[in-house]
Amino acid sequence: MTTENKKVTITHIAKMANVSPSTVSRVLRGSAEVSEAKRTAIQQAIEELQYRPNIFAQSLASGQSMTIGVLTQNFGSPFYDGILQGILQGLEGSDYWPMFADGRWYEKVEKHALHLLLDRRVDGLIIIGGQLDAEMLHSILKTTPLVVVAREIPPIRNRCLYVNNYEAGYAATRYLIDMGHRHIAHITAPTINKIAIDDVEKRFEGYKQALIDASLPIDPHLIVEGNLLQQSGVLAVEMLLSRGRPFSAIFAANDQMAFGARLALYRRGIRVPEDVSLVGVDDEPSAAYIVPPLTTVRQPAVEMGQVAAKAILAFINGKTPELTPFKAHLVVRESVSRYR
Amino acid sequence: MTTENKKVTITHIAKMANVSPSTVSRVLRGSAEVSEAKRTAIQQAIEELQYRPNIFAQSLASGQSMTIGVLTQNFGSPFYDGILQGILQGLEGSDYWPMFADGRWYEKVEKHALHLLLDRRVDGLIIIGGQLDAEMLHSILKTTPLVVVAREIPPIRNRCLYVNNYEAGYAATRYLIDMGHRHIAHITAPTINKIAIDDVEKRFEGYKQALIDASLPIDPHLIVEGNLLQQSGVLAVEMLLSRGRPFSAIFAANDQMAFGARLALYRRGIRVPEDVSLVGVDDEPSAAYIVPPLTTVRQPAVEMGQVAAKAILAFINGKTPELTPFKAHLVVRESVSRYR
DNA sequence: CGATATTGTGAAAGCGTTTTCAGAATTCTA
DNA sequence: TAGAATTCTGAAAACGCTTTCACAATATCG
Repeated sequence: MTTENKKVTITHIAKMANVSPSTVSRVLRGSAEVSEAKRTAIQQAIEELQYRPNIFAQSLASGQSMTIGVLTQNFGSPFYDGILQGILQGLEGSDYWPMFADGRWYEKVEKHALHLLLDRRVDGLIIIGGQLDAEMLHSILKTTPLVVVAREIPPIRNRCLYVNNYEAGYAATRYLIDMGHRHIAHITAPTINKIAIDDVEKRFEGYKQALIDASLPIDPHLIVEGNLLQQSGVLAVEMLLSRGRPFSAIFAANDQMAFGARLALYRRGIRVPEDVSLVGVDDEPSAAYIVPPLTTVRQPAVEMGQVAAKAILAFINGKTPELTPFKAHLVVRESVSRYR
Repeated sequence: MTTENKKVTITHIAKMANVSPSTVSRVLRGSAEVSEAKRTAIQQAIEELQYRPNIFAQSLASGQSMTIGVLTQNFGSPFYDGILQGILQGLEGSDYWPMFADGRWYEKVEKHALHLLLDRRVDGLIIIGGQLDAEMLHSILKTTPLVVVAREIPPIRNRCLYVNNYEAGYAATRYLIDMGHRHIAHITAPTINKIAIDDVEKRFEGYKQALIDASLPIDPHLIVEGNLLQQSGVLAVEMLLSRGRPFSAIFAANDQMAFGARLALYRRGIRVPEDVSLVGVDDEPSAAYIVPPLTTVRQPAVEMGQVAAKAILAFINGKTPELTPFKAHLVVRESVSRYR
């Protein structure tokens, strides 16, 4: 498999097949009928010369990059990673290629990354989470098809793919209540500091509403803020414990914080689920493998990625797919026990 | 921030600044001196018209894509992910952009992905793991700078970035021996089925040598094969238990299998570390947060990624950086206890 | 102060495709 | 079977930049 195709151009193969470059281009892209004879001659020449079209020339001439920009916030978080995987799968078989950029949850970085992607003339854009405001997204939409994943932005809701986070929070809390728990702590994440977690806030609201519906008080002493990372789950539990308010269950706004919480409890000799029950959100891959396996609310990350990919392809082709919210559902494992 | 720059070309801004396109190009790339007056006029025009160069035209004309191809095997495995993160960081600030492809540990997929990357005319290539044979890599090297991460390929060792996996296996096993363990099980991964894990095999060898050096027998009944995923760790422990050979410690060839093992032990009511000690390899992010926190051999994934990025940039610039193997070192946490 | 370097600049020729346009060849229609 | 409709095909003009070349305009030297 030589790689010295460096210089083989469409003209070479045109000459070799005794046709014009236009014709070669036609069989390459299947953009018009070409007689059987010439077609095979061309294909043979391509084979023989190991011809590979120059993508830049193609893009320049056609105005298409055959590329989908994917703007994520956290390469490396299991949840975002699932989405990425789904996108990869969804794009497979299409002629489009994903191009990733990482906004790292910093608005400035995110904007910069977005521009790089746009400079790269992506044919479509998938934005995962982030903080770009609706207005900006709307203006992008004028020139570039767009799908937003894991975030709900009212003005362009028909371009958004998300789970109902309110229901997620509600379901988790409700389950704990049904299991007899009355003092349920919650680890949330700040919503002020621009870390733009509407998702997390929705879960928080679900938590509160579930309590209200069960005529249970919302006790501020049982609510702590983390930052979505494991370590903050550890800290959150320390904090909870230091406040001295008794609780028999913890609902963490994501699995990573739940993992941290679980470790902190272990350190204090508090057993899960015998002493304290624990519920997370996301159903990360490792949730099923911690000890005890974590009961959590599943966000169908991979599926969302797949759907996002299919959707952006559809938009690019001028279609208008219906984007329906995903259902989050409780995955019952072993980190919750009935309160006695 | 309008995005209707669609049509602003270098010619427009040349006209606006009363210069020729050549001159604009010169200030754009800083490829030659331009008088102060024209320079500022040009910059102003760029600003005003919100000009963004067309990357395809640039690449076509210059022959450079300003892109680094990154071929990974497993988007989503924490270890590979760390490397990716490192690459992202290492590339930051350079004008190069990474382009990812996933070989999924299938030789066919990997080859295909490689070709797509090469078609994309990447200026450099970082290959993480994989099974491409030395010959093929060697031929790529003729046209494209290359760095291989997390894999040691003798004929092009000066292009490889890896940790000494033999030492990793040795260190883990030795530690267990030093802690008084005499019956140490090992969960490895198949090396036959083309899943090309020389790394894992090296760890296995380290394990064996450590036993030999301590005059301990190598007991085939204490060796099981997994596939590097959590679930296989579960199965491995089941298998081990069913064989009835007593053991007081397990060395798993990677953290994910260690996690699975830990779960299986929990299911059987076997305590870690009181009854059985456990050691993994990788030091994945979650290793510090499982219960009990896992003692493991750290592979500096992020650092390797960073170095790989720096190295490929150096190669592109015609330099020849020295690539020295990384050290793996034991991270002692709480999953091992002294054997009584 | 004329000859020689140096610096800044524009014209124009690529880079390797796609695509429009028009004409040639073929097939169809009445 | 003449004319009309279809199919194929090639020439040539984009696409938006970079870069070579040559030539002014300056600066430098003996």
